[in-house]
Amino acid sequence: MRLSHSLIPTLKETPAEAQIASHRLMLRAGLVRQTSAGIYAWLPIGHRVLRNIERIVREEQDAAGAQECLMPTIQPAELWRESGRYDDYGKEMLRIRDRHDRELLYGPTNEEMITDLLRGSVRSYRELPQILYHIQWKFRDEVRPRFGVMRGREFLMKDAYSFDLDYAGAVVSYRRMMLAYMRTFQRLGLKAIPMAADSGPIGGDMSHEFIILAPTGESQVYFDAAFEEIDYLAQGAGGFDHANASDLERFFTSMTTHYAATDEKHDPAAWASVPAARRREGRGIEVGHIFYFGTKYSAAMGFAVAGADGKPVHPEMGSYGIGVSRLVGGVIEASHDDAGIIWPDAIAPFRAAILNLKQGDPVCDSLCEALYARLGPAALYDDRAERAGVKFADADLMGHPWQIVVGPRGAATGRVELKRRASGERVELARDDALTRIG
RNA sequence: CGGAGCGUAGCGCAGUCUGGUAGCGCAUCAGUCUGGGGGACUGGGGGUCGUGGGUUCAAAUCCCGCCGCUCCGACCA
Repeated sequence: MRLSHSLIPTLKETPAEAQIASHRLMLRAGLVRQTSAGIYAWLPIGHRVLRNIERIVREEQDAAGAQECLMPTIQPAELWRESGRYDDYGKEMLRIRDRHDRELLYGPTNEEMITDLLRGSVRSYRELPQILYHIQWKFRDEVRPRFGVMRGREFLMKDAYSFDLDYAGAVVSYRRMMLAYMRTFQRLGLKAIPMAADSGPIGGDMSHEFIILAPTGESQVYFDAAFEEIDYLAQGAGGFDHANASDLERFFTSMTTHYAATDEKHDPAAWASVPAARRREGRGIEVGHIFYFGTKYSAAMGFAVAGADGKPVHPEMGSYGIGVSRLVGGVIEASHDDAGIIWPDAIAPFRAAILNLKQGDPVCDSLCEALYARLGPAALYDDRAERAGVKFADADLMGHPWQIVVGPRGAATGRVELKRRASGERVELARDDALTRIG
């Protein structure tokens, strides 16, 4: 994209409402704009980041054997009456009436709907197990939205639902999703720690939340550094394969034996047994949550398949959520400095920015155009008639992993300066060497 | 849902107490000089002061209602 004709409204000053780093930076770097309390419009570069996170989430869900589908945002009240949650959910659920006075709601989650879909089509135990997921907007009418997209009312969530014939199968699905989550967070450049959790309004007795450390987190968390040392993406020996039951077993054991707890479940005695050098604690933000809840919905909603003996069986279910839009804020909380955002390569809106320090100078212009032609959509070309300082400041603010600085000094000999945002390291190189370096 | 506060130009704010017809910085537009970390100068444009009503010769300013937003607490992907 050419910055001169893009809707990337960066701000020098911070809007008054933003309290935390990620919110301030998302507004200042032009990623989002608030349209109502807890509801945001995603501007072009914010949207690119959202899509990049979505892509990684999708790849890992697919790799774990989950099937992508897409359910609507608007749901009929009737389904929620079947599960009994229509009344239980309370004011957080946005209730709507259509022109025929039929009761609808903007979905805060999809257990009822997915259960309804499967009960309409799945008849035999032979068709199980199955895991389905979608990435869809949700609405929860929070009393007090805050922290930008970290706690909005409308948010993008990946939610997956597993259906197994029996408990043993449900455990495998649960572990498989848990592994997919750890892989996903690692690819996003985050250290997420799984912590045993209460299952909350969804019900059930096996549940973990995934927490990343950030000073603005909602709760105090404690964990063993062992979690940070595991490479969830490793292949072969020591790695974990979704399809291998003993790998999943070994993976799950390591996830549940090392100490990890939020403050409400914190056990000082157990904590004391963790070697001091391995103790990690701080504020944590929840970026994912997984639940096993057995036959709660399949039983309440009359979903049964024929078992091997011909008798009806209610499938065992689990649900698995990742806050995709919240992760944009979460990544920024975990990766920024005084100058702005520092995007991990995997989700950066642009791999590189091309900074033309002397727009209108034929040599600089043609060198920039050549670079832009080679990099294409991976690059943001700052072709504005702005001074160098403005371009440096905006590039740092937006956090592109690489900056290619083209100024009259080097351009005469075809040389550019390449800056790595994360380290601040700069080197001067020939144009093509810079392109090679960026990869 | 309890408590507190704010709404004046795109953003950040002053002006409100003590009524007299709206101002500052940044941004923006034109021009000149500049040119490697948010530059300087000159000259412009942009606001029914959230909204409805009331008081008054006169309301951003005083009074009442409503709407929106924010912060603290309890609650949440």
